[in-house]
Amino acid sequence: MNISNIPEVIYILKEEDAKFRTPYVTEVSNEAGKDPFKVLMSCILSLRTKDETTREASIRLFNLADTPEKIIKLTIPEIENAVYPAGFYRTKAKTIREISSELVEKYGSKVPDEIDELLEFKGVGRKTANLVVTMGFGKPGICVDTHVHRIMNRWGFVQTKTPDETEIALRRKLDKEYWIIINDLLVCYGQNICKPISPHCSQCRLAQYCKAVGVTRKR
DNA sequence: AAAACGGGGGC
DNA sequence: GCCCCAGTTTT
Repeated sequence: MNISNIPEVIYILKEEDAKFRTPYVTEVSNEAGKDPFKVLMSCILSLRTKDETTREASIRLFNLADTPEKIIKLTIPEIENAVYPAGFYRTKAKTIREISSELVEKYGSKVPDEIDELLEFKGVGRKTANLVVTMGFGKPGICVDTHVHRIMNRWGFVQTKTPDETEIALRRKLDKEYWIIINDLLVCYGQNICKPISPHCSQCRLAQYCKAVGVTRKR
Protein backbone atom coordinates (compact mmCIF):
# COMPACT_ATOMS: atom_id res chain seq x y z
CA MET A 1 0.00 0.00 0.00
CA ASN A 2 1.20 3.46 -0.98
CA ILE A 3 -0.40 6.85 -0.47
CA SER A 4 -0.73 7.21 -4.22
CA ASN A 5 -3.06 4.22 -4.24
CA ILE A 6 -6.17 6.36 -3.96
CA PRO A 7 -8.74 3.54 -4.07
CA GLU A 8 -7.02 1.93 -1.09
CA VAL A 9 -6.80 5.28 0.72
CA ILE A 10 -10.50 5.83 0.16
CA TYR A 11 -11.26 2.40 1.55
CA ILE A 12 -9.29 3.12 4.71
CA LEU A 13 -10.74 6.57 5.18
CA LYS A 14 -14.29 5.37 4.69
CA GLU A 15 -14.05 3.18 7.75
CA GLU A 16 -12.43 6.00 9.64
CA ASP A 17 -15.07 8.37 8.40
CA ALA A 18 -18.14 6.38 9.34
CA LYS A 19 -18.43 8.08 12.69
CA PHE A 20 -18.39 11.59 11.22
CA ARG A 21 -21.39 13.45 9.99
CA THR A 22 -21.86 14.18 6.30
CA PRO A 23 -20.50 17.58 5.30
CA TYR A 24 -23.29 20.11 5.36
CA VAL A 25 -23.28 21.30 1.76
CA THR A 26 -23.36 17.70 0.63
CA GLU A 27 -26.29 17.11 2.89
CA VAL A 28 -28.13 20.14 1.57
CA SER A 29 -27.71 18.90 -1.95
CA ASN A 30 -29.16 15.56 -0.96
CA GLU A 31 -32.13 16.75 1.00
CA ALA A 32 -32.92 19.51 -1.49
CA GLY A 33 -33.07 17.08 -4.38
CA LYS A 34 -29.80 18.59 -5.56
CA ASP A 35 -31.25 22.07 -5.92
CA PRO A 36 -28.27 23.91 -7.42
CA PHE A 37 -29.45 27.23 -6.04
CA LYS A 38 -29.50 25.97 -2.48
CA VAL A 39 -26.12 24.37 -2.99
CA LEU A 40 -24.75 27.64 -4.29
CA MET A 41 -26.15 29.68 -1.41
CA SER A 42 -24.84 27.17 1.12
CA CYS A 43 -21.42 27.38 -0.49
CA ILE A 44 -21.39 31.14 -0.10
CA LEU A 45 -22.36 30.80 3.55
CA SER A 46 -19.69 28.17 4.13
CA LEU A 47 -16.77 30.38 3.13
CA ARG A 48 -14.20 30.43 5.90
CA THR A 49 -16.87 29.01 8.15
CA LYS A 50 -17.37 25.78 9.98
CA ASP A 51 -19.99 23.23 9.17
CA GLU A 52 -22.30 23.65 12.12
CA THR A 53 -22.55 27.42 11.72
CA THR A 54 -23.16 27.12 8.00
CA ARG A 55 -26.05 24.80 8.74
CA GLU A 56 -27.77 27.21 11.09
CA ALA A 57 -27.41 30.17 8.73
CA SER A 58 -28.67 28.18 5.75
CA ILE A 59 -31.77 27.04 7.56
CA ARG A 60 -32.55 30.60 8.58
CA LEU A 61 -32.04 31.88 5.04
CA PHE A 62 -34.06 29.18 3.27
CA ASN A 63 -36.80 29.64 5.81
CA LEU A 64 -37.13 33.20 4.54
CA ALA A 65 -36.44 32.58 0.87
CA ASP A 66 -35.17 29.59 -1.08
CA THR A 67 -35.26 30.88 -4.67
CA PRO A 68 -33.54 33.83 -6.34
CA GLU A 69 -36.92 35.48 -6.98
CA LYS A 70 -37.79 35.38 -3.30
CA ILE A 71 -34.36 36.54 -2.20
CA ILE A 72 -34.36 39.70 -4.29
CA LYS A 73 -37.57 40.76 -2.57
CA LEU A 74 -35.75 40.85 0.76
CA THR A 75 -33.88 43.89 2.02
CA ILE A 76 -30.17 43.67 2.71
CA PRO A 77 -30.72 43.95 6.49
CA GLU A 78 -33.19 41.06 6.31
CA ILE A 79 -30.65 38.89 4.56
CA GLU A 80 -27.89 39.99 6.93
CA ASN A 81 -30.02 39.08 9.89
CA ALA A 82 -30.78 35.65 8.46
CA VAL A 83 -27.18 34.73 7.65
CA TYR A 84 -25.72 36.39 10.74
CA PRO A 85 -24.63 33.16 12.48
CA ALA A 86 -22.25 32.29 9.65
CA GLY A 87 -20.01 35.30 10.25
CA PHE A 88 -18.80 37.63 7.48
CA TYR A 89 -22.48 38.41 7.35
CA ARG A 90 -22.22 41.70 5.44
CA THR A 91 -20.06 40.31 2.66
CA LYS A 92 -22.14 37.17 2.41
CA ALA A 93 -25.51 38.97 2.39
CA LYS A 94 -24.29 41.26 -0.36
CA THR A 95 -22.96 38.36 -2.42
CA ILE A 96 -26.17 36.39 -1.98
CA ARG A 97 -28.28 39.30 -3.13
CA GLU A 98 -26.06 40.18 -6.10
CA ILE A 99 -25.92 36.62 -7.36
CA SER A 100 -29.67 36.21 -6.93
CA SER A 101 -30.54 39.32 -8.89
CA GLU A 102 -28.07 38.45 -11.63
CA LEU A 103 -29.61 34.99 -11.85
CA VAL A 104 -33.08 36.44 -12.22
CA GLU A 105 -32.08 39.10 -14.74
CA LYS A 106 -29.63 37.26 -16.95
CA TYR A 107 -30.03 33.55 -16.39
CA GLY A 108 -33.77 33.03 -16.21
CA SER A 109 -33.37 32.17 -12.52
CA LYS A 110 -31.41 29.06 -13.45
CA VAL A 111 -27.99 28.39 -11.94
CA PRO A 112 -25.44 27.69 -14.71
CA ASP A 113 -23.96 24.19 -14.77
CA GLU A 114 -20.55 25.11 -16.17
CA ILE A 115 -17.57 26.04 -13.99
CA ASP A 116 -16.48 28.87 -16.28
CA GLU A 117 -19.92 30.48 -16.18
CA LEU A 118 -20.13 30.16 -12.41
CA LEU A 119 -16.72 31.80 -11.98
CA GLU A 120 -18.07 35.02 -13.48
CA PHE A 121 -20.24 35.67 -10.46
CA LYS A 122 -18.62 37.90 -7.88
CA GLY A 123 -18.05 35.81 -4.77
CA VAL A 124 -17.67 32.52 -6.62
CA GLY A 125 -14.19 31.02 -6.84
CA ARG A 126 -12.97 27.65 -7.98
CA LYS A 127 -13.94 25.81 -4.81
CA THR A 128 -17.52 27.05 -4.92
CA ALA A 129 -17.89 26.57 -8.68
CA ASN A 130 -16.66 22.98 -8.49
CA LEU A 131 -18.92 22.20 -5.57
CA VAL A 132 -22.02 23.54 -7.32
CA VAL A 133 -21.22 21.58 -10.46
CA THR A 134 -20.68 18.32 -8.58
CA MET A 135 -23.26 18.59 -5.81
CA GLY A 136 -25.87 20.57 -7.72
CA PHE A 137 -25.64 18.88 -11.10
CA GLY A 138 -23.84 15.59 -10.54
CA LYS A 139 -21.15 16.53 -13.04
CA PRO A 140 -17.45 15.78 -12.51
CA GLY A 141 -15.46 18.40 -10.62
CA ILE A 142 -12.85 18.57 -7.89
CA CYS A 143 -13.59 20.85 -5.00
CA VAL A 144 -10.29 21.79 -3.39
CA ASP A 145 -10.62 23.62 -0.13
CA THR A 146 -7.92 24.20 2.46
CA HIS A 147 -8.48 20.73 3.91
CA VAL A 148 -7.93 18.93 0.63
CA HIS A 149 -4.98 21.16 -0.21
CA ARG A 150 -3.34 20.60 3.15
CA ILE A 151 -3.89 16.86 3.30
CA MET A 152 -2.72 16.12 -0.24
CA ASN A 153 0.49 18.00 0.47
CA ARG A 154 1.06 16.30 3.82
CA TRP A 155 0.70 12.97 2.13
CA GLY A 156 3.14 14.08 -0.54
CA PHE A 157 0.57 13.19 -3.21
CA VAL A 158 1.08 16.68 -4.65
CA GLN A 159 3.55 19.48 -3.96
CA THR A 160 1.66 22.71 -4.47
CA LYS A 161 1.46 26.15 -2.94
CA THR A 162 -2.19 27.06 -3.48
CA PRO A 163 -5.51 25.21 -3.56
CA ASP A 164 -5.93 26.18 -7.23
CA GLU A 165 -2.64 24.52 -8.11
CA THR A 166 -3.74 21.48 -6.18
CA GLU A 167 -6.94 21.29 -8.18
CA ILE A 168 -5.01 21.30 -11.46
CA ALA A 169 -2.64 18.63 -10.19
CA LEU A 170 -5.48 16.42 -8.97
CA ARG A 171 -7.33 16.70 -12.26
CA ARG A 172 -4.25 15.28 -13.90
CA LYS A 173 -3.37 12.61 -11.35
CA LEU A 174 -6.75 11.36 -10.24
CA ASP A 175 -9.31 9.33 -12.19
CA LYS A 176 -12.66 11.07 -12.54
CA GLU A 177 -14.50 8.44 -10.56
CA TYR A 178 -12.66 9.60 -7.41
CA TRP A 179 -13.09 13.34 -7.86
CA ILE A 180 -16.24 13.79 -5.84
CA ILE A 181 -15.67 11.21 -3.19
CA ILE A 182 -12.19 12.40 -2.31
CA ASN A 183 -13.48 15.81 -1.36
CA ASP A 184 -16.30 14.43 0.68
CA LEU A 185 -14.00 12.18 2.66
CA LEU A 186 -11.18 14.63 3.15
CA VAL A 187 -13.37 17.34 4.62
CA CYS A 188 -14.45 15.06 7.45
CA TYR A 189 -10.98 13.66 7.82
CA GLY A 190 -9.48 17.17 7.77
CA GLN A 191 -11.86 18.54 10.36
CA ASN A 192 -11.50 15.66 12.77
CA ILE A 193 -8.14 13.96 12.29
CA CYS A 194 -5.75 15.67 9.91
CA LYS A 195 -6.33 19.08 11.43
CA PRO A 196 -4.28 22.15 10.44
CA ILE A 197 -2.58 22.36 13.83
CA SER A 198 -1.90 19.48 16.19
CA PRO A 199 -3.33 16.75 13.97
CA HIS A 200 -4.26 13.46 15.61
CA CYS A 201 -1.63 11.38 13.85
CA SER A 202 -1.87 8.69 16.51
CA GLN A 203 -5.50 8.09 15.51
CA CYS A 204 -4.82 8.22 11.78
CA ARG A 205 -4.74 4.91 10.00
CA LEU A 206 -2.74 6.45 7.17
CA ALA A 207 0.04 7.71 9.44
CA GLN A 208 2.47 4.97 8.42
CA TYR A 209 2.34 6.21 4.83
CA CYS A 210 2.30 9.96 5.52
CA LYS A 211 5.33 12.19 5.03
CA ALA A 212 4.16 14.82 7.53
CA VAL A 213 3.94 12.72 10.69
CA GLY A 214 6.15 14.27 13.35
CA VAL A 215 7.00 17.16 11.07
CA THR A 216 3.67 18.90 11.25
CA ARG A 217 3.50 22.00 13.32
CA LYS A 218 2.22 21.77 16.87
CA ARG A 219 1.58 24.43 19.45
C1' DA B 1 -4.77 36.36 24.37
C1' DA B 2 -4.07 34.69 19.91
C1' DA B 3 -4.89 31.99 16.03
C1' DA B 4 -7.77 29.58 13.22
C1' DC B 5 -11.87 28.72 10.62
C1' DG B 6 -14.71 23.97 4.21
C1' DG B 7 -12.40 31.47 0.29
C1' DG B 8 -12.51 35.14 -2.43
C1' DG B 9 -12.02 40.00 -3.75
C1' DG B 10 -9.34 44.13 -4.01
C1' DC B 11 -5.08 46.17 -4.25
C1' DG C 1 2.03 38.72 -2.80
C1' DC C 2 -0.71 40.92 1.23
C1' DC C 3 -4.76 42.36 3.75
C1' DC C 4 -9.56 42.26 4.84
C1' DC C 5 -13.97 40.22 6.28
C1' DA C 6 -16.30 38.99 11.76
C1' DG C 7 -18.23 35.89 15.44
C1' DT C 8 -17.19 31.57 17.44
C1' DT C 9 -14.19 27.81 18.65
C1' DT C 10 -9.48 25.98 19.60
C1' DT C 11 -5.11 26.22 21.23
